[in-house]
Amino acid sequence: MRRLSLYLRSLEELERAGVATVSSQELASRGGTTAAQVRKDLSHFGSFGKRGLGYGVPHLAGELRRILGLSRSWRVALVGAGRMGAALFEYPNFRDRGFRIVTVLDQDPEKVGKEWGGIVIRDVEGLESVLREVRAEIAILTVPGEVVQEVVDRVVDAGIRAILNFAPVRLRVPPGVVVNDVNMALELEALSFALARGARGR
Amino acid sequence: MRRLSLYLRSLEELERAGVATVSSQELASRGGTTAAQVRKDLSHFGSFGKRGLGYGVPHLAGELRRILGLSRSWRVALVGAGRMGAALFEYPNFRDRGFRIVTVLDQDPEKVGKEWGGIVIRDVEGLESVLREVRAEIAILTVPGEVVQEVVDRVVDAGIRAILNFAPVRLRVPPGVVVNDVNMALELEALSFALARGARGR
DNA sequence: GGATGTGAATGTCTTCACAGCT
DNA sequence: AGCTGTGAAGACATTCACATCC
Repeated sequence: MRRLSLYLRSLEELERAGVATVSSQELASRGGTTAAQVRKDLSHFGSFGKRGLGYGVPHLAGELRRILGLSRSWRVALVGAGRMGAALFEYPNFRDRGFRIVTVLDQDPEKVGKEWGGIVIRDVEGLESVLREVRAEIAILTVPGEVVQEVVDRVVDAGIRAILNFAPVRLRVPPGVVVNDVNMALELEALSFALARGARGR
Repeated sequence: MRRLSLYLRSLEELERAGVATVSSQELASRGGTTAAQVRKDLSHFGSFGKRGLGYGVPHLAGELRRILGLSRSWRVALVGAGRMGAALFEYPNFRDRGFRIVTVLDQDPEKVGKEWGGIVIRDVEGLESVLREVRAEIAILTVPGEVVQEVVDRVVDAGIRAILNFAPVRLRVPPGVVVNDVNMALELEALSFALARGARGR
């Protein structure tokens, strides 16, 4: 299902290029997979293509947006206004995909009150009320690992049910709350592993 | 094999706490998996435990570092000195794990020549010679998607065999070069998918 | 007794191959 | 003829269960 996102990206390119129809073969080569895989993936959610023809580009794009929940926009809270928070705040792909950062919070009194592109950084002290006030649905956490579990407990209390976590810590959340981890050190380690393996065996 | 990284993290905590020995059960609960899984994972690379006792914490940590290629340090080049590049440059977990950023490059003349923590930002113009000069082994790319393929071709020319890519673009590289993608928009979309799914079915 | 290491069983994901529309 | 949708086969990963050793 993360392949669906990749297919959608390809479809949007094709849409911009004005292409009307696309085959599973074409989507596969763009997405780095096989034609059979594309068809299986899509058929799991419905029957979107026409035999002998392929998939209608705008139609399939629409279906994928619906499936992925991207046909609407989401209200996102960013907790942690450090360097990583700043980078994510400016990340253009978020806004383009309907993820709107509606509030930024930090613990540092130096940062609280400052403005980022029209949004005032608020004190993490009042996290629960702020998150309710702005009706945030998703939280992005770029806070230090030592405090992230505490922040998680509080955003969950505030009604958040989806969390994108950048701290290299395993979070505990109640059932019904989804967590997604981005662990960049781990990604580098995967490269280190591949290089070390390549130098030794094979 | 990315579970190995998680085990190593747990082991380092235990090491700091002065724990001498650990069971697969304990490692499993910390890593969010099962005891059988831990044993299978480890046994794939060797026989590191003692029956009836468990695994020696320092010994297993050492073995994992060796397997993951973390018993040495790696020379990393950072291409793209934007906000994301700045965030990664300061990311403490990289240095702690032996990933040393030895050079930073950017295309913007405004940035070239500036210093980041003692490292002078260099012009991407001379990328090949700079990367050879500093003997970089891994490249982290935080450049715009429109130019990333060109940069990839050049870092590969310069002898780089491992790339961490932050652009939401599928890279083409010759065999023998490893690429790892970090796609943050995609991570948010996974949350959107889960929320949309939760609201509909189940 | 207690915990590992590992074949066997189970489950999940991917690929194959082809019937069935257009 | 061309390309989808899908059961069947195959590959891969996880879990079970137990013999083996400390």
